[in-house]
Amino acid sequence: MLPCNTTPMDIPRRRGQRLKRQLDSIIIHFDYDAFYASVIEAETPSLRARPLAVQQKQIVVTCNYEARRRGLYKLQLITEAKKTCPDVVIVLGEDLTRFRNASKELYAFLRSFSWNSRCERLGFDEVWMDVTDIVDYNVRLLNQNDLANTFFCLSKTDPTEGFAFDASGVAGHTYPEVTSTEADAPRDLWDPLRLRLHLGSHLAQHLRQKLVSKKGYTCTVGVSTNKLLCKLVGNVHKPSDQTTLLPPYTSEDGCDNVTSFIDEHEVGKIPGIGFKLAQKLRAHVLQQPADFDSGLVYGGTNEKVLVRDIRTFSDMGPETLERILGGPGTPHGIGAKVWGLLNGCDDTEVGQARDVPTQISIEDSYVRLVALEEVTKELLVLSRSLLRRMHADLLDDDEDLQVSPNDGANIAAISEKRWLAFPKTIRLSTRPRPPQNPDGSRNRSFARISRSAPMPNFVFSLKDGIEVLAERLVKETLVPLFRKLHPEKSGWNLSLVNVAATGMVDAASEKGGVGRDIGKMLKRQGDVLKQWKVYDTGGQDQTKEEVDVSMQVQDVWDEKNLEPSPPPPPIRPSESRIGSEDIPTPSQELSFLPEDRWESEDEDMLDDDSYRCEECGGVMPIFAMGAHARWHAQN
DNA sequence: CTGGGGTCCT
DNA sequence: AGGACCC
Repeated sequence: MLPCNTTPMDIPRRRGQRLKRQLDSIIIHFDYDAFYASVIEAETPSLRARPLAVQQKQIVVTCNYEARRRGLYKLQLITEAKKTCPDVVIVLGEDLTRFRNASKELYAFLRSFSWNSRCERLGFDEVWMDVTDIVDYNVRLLNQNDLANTFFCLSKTDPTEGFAFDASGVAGHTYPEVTSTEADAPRDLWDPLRLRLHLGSHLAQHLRQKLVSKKGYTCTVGVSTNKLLCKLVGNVHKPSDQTTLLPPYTSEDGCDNVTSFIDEHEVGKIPGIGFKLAQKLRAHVLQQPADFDSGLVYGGTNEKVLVRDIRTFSDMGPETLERILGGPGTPHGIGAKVWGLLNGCDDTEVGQARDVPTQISIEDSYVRLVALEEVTKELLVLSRSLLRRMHADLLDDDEDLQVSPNDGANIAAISEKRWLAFPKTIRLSTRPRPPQNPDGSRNRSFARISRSAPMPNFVFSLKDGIEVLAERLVKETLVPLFRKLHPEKSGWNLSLVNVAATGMVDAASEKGGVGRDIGKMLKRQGDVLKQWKVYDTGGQDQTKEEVDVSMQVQDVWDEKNLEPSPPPPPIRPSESRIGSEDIPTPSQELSFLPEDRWESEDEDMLDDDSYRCEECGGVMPIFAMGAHARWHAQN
């Protein structure tokens, strides 16, 4: 990392609270413009010239900028949108598949430019990228005496990959705006932070151009030193543009650009300060409960509560905020966290890119859902979608060259699908419609209730069709969960049902992972002995080291005081370490429930804590059976 | 009659 | 299991 000018300077402090702005990182925030509408337009380019709205149930979830020009906006009621703009083109967008696919593709595209894989998605249409390493690498390369003619290198290995740019200036807009008189004034180009922000802005512009030319999508971008600031500053120039937050970032007296920028925001606009926190903060500075409708009464006028109003309020600081905002159920350190946000400080890292989500959920909302028969039908619809999603998002298909068993000379490309991750839990949630009040009105509530169960292993079968698996899932798991959730025989009236696969456990601990290697070796070689070799990625250099996995498995068993047993057929080592929660439940009709233990000659080899798989005869502790069953399911 | 998703914390 | 936050 480049030596920085920081000595990170202190932000003005209250009673000894030191707040530091982390200035060592350069972060870019991408926000695709009117994303759902852009996906539709990419499919049907003729719609680009028309006002276009995407509908889910009764609302416009998003609309393109042509529609916004004509007065439409996000989360508007459909009826109102049609009134305002009668010739609006409305497209139904309740099925998110196309949006999810487009989001994945764009995310993968942006990731391909990253060196450190620190790319984090938020929702379908936002991505942060930590480009500190790329920027610092290029700062080291550039000639400080000829900044105007600089080459931005995009590859550590190929010095010709990149683009020419002028490092003495920013690409795109800035905050604050640079006026024409200031533009000629001497700027401190030796300020490392300024120079790094310049480079970040040019990289951002390059990526935006690539996104347009290669993928056909425009986006709005912010460039700064932390996730909070780059996300906020991007909003300054909205569709299809970019803004960089310029230094100085620190000062003794609040005259820095960070403070002046963030101070003008309404408190609820700060990411991380949601409805509840914003209401508490407003109530504190207004000295009265904040108006629910956010049209806040402030000194008799209709004014908003700004970050500045809170930040400069008497006795304000992390402890005061902790008192105002803290309490049972609230996260620890909320006062310090919010104090940081109000000062433009955010030390949360841009997350490592993931290839598997932590949760997959499918839901639908209903005007009226009352009979068990209807519920069962809807559960089936949702289950099909969930299984399709699991296949789309958790299954890795690689075209694997395989020798056909019939004809050794015939080498065919066979699509070999394997689970990248297994959700351990299935969850059913509903949103009961609040009962009618005596006066006929309804309280509005969006609260959900839920029950969970272990995910049955049969859902991982790749031999059975989704249809038959979905039916079984409904019958054996979801209907029982529904009865647990709604023990009353009837009378419930649901406005929403959600089915989710949660508790994702990676099949392989790392990329190129252990579990897959084992499985492939089996497929290719059918070599029983080599099953027990595992590659343990050890050092930073990624060199692989052979380790005898039977020793590892044995270690685990020894903890359970088991006698040594012959190795079962492949339990994928990474899974065998999942732990004791990975236990099948009685409802799953597994072939190795305790009663299925062998009672014959080698019974004396099995103590009460070990079980035998009927399918293959393998002996294992109960905690290994879930992984083992999934292994059978896909082989 | 505010959608259909997500994440993390308690 | 629920709540708060994000889009």
